[in-house]
Amino acid sequence: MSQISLTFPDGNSRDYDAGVTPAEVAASISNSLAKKAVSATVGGAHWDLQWPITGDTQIAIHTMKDEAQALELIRHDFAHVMARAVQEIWPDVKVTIGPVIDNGWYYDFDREEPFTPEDLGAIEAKMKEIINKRDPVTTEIWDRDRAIKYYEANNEPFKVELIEAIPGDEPLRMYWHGHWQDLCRGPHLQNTGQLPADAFKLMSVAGAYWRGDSDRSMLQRIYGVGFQNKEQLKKHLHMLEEAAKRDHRKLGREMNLFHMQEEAPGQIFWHPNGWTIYTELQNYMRRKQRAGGYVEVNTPQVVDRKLWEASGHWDKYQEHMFIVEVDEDHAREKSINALKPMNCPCHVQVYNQGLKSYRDLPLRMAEFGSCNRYEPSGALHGIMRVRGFTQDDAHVFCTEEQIEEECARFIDFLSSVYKDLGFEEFEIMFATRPEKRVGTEESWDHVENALENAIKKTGHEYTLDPGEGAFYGPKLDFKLTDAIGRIWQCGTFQVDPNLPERLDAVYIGEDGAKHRPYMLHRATLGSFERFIGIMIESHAGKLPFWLAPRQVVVASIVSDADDYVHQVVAALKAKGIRAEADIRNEKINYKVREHSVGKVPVILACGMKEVEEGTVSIRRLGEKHSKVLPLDDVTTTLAVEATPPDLA
RNA sequence: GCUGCUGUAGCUCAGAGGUAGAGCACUCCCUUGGUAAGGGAGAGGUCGAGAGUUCAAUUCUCUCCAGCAGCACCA
Repeated sequence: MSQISLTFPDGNSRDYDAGVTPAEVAASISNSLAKKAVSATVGGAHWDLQWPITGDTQIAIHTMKDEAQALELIRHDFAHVMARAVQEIWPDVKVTIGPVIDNGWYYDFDREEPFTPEDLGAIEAKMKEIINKRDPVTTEIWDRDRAIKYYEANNEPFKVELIEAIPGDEPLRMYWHGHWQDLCRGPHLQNTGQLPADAFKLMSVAGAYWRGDSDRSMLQRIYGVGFQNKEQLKKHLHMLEEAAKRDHRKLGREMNLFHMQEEAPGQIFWHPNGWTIYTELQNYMRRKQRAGGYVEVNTPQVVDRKLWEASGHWDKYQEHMFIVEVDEDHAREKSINALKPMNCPCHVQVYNQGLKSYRDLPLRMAEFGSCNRYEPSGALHGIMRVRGFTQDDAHVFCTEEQIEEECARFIDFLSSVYKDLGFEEFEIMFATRPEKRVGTEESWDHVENALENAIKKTGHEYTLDPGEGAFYGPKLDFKLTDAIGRIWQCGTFQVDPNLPERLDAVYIGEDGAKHRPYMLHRATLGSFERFIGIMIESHAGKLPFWLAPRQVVVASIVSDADDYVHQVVAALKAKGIRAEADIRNEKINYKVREHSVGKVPVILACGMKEVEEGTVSIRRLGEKHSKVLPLDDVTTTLAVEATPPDLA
C-alpha cells in the first residue's frame, strides 16, 4: 500500500497508508484526541473523520473547541436528529432537506397535518432520547441507481427528486445513525452522543416552498437553534428577547411615532413625533443632495396608463400597481391611471423638456418621490415593507463614460450619509448580468467593469450576486440589518440604458448628433419609512439628539417652579431645540420614568433650588445621576448637540 | 400570494355556549413630592366584519379583513 504524507498545523508531517481516515490519524496521535475529535480540515475542506485521505495534503483535527467547525457539525447533526425524531414519531412524514443556517438549522417536511407547538415539544423530547442513545454515525458512498431505488422503495419522492437533480456521475453519500438514514454531503459527528442535548431549542414552524418554487407544494419547515453548550443557548435566547424590545413596531407605539390600521394596510399614519424624525431626516437629505450636485424636482402621483405602457411597467409590473379608474359620471372621459410605483418615467419626462446637450450631463435629478406599490400581503412588515412610501430617489442622466465616476461619487455620498446616521458598516451586493437580458456583451462588460472599479476606487468590500442584475443592467444594493438580523435593502444603484430608449431621451453630442443617455437609478436611504424603521431598531429608540422627536422635557418638581419651567422651555426653543414642559401634578420620579420610557434624551428637572439659582438639573437618558448646571450653559451645549451632522 | 398561528378597553393580556375582567394609560379628588410608577374614586368594550348552527354565540362552524412568523415576491 502506498504511503502519503500529512502535514499538521504545527508544520510537522507524518506518513500514513493511503486511504487513512482522520479518525485513524487522531488515534495515532493520542487516545484522548481520538475521543474528542469531531472532524478535520483536509486540504482546506471540512472533512468527516471517516472519509479516507488519498494523497499528500495538509490536515488539522478539530475538537469541540474549534468553534466554526464544531457549530457547523452540531447544527447539521441536530438537523438530522430532528428529522429522525420526526420520522420516529410520525413514520409517514416525508423528509426533504435540512441545512445549517445562522445560529441553527431548519428541516423541511411533507406532512398533511400541521405541526403544533406541542408537537415541537414532543420532537425535542424525542431528540434528547436519540442523542442519549449515542448511536455511532456511519457513512457509505452509493451509486445513483441504488440510492434512487432505495428511496423509491421507502416512499421518499423528494429525496428521489433531489438525487435526480444532482449532476451526472457524482457519487452519493449516505449517512446512518441507528436505523435512520439520510442522503447527505457531510461531514458529521462520530456519534449522536457528541451533541449537547441541553443546548438546542426548536423555535418555530412555518411554510416553505419545495425547492423555493412558489408553483410547487408547500412543506412545513421547523427551525431550531443549537450551540455548543447551554450557556450559549441561553445567551442567544436572551439576545432574541432584547432584540424584540427594539422592534420598531413596538417602539413606534411606545414613543408615539406612528400607527397603522386595517383601512390602509401597508400605509403609515405618522404622528407628530414620528413626523418630526421624518422631516428632520428629509431636511438633512435635501441639504446633502444639494451639496452633492443634485437638482430637486417633483412629479405627479397619478399618471395615465399611456406613460406606464410606454415605460414598460404596464406589461411587467401591473399587478403591483394601484390602478385608478375615473368613471364617466365624474369625468368627461373615462381614463385609467396608476399611482406611480416609481419615479423614473416621470423624471424622463422632465429631462425630455427642452433639448439637452452633452454639456448638461451628468444631470442628477432628485425627488423625494412618494410611491405606491401593491405589495403582496404577506410581504408587509411594519414600516419596513409598506405599500405607500417615499424614496430619496434620483436619476443621473449621463454618458457611458461617466458611469464609473458617477458610481464612485454615489458610493462616497452614501457612505457619508450612512456614517452621519450611525451606520459605519453596510453590505454592498453587486448583481451582475442575468440570463435573460438585453444589450450587447461588450456593453455589459464595460458597465460591470465600471461598477467594480468604482467600488474598488472607493475602498469598499462587496459580495458578488451573479445573475441577479436587472435585465437591462447591473446594480449595487446597499444593505443593513434590523434588530433580529433580518437583512433589508436600503440604498441601490442601477445602470439603465433601457428606459431612455423606451421613453426616447436624447442629448446632442459634441458631434452635433443625437445620442442616448444612460440613466442611473439610485437611492441612498431607499425609503424614508424603511430607513427610519432600521434606525429605530439599531438605536433601540434612542435616536441621536438631532433626530430625537422630543429632545428635552423640562419637568417641575414642585408647582411653585412651573413658571420657571416655562421660562426654561422658552429659552431652549429660542435656540431651536424641541422642548416641552411637564408641569403635571406628579412626582418627579413618575415624570422621569415616563420620559425615560419615552426615550426623551434629556430631562431637565426644576425645583425651588434651581429657580433660585437660575440652574437646571440635567439628566440624560441612560444615565443614573443628574447634574445641576447653569441654564445658559445647558442651552448652549444642547444647541450644539442639536446641530445635524452635516452642519456641525 | 402560500402555510401556520392570532384578533377581547388606548396599551399588555386573562376569561367563558347564558351579552365580560385585571394592570397600566385616561378623567376627577387628595397629595407639593428632589431623579425609573404616592393614594383614592370614576369613566371606558356591538369581544375584527359578515353568515350559519343553537332557545341562546363574543365563545362552536364557515367566509372575509387585518396582524404575526416563515416561504415566495421586491422590476
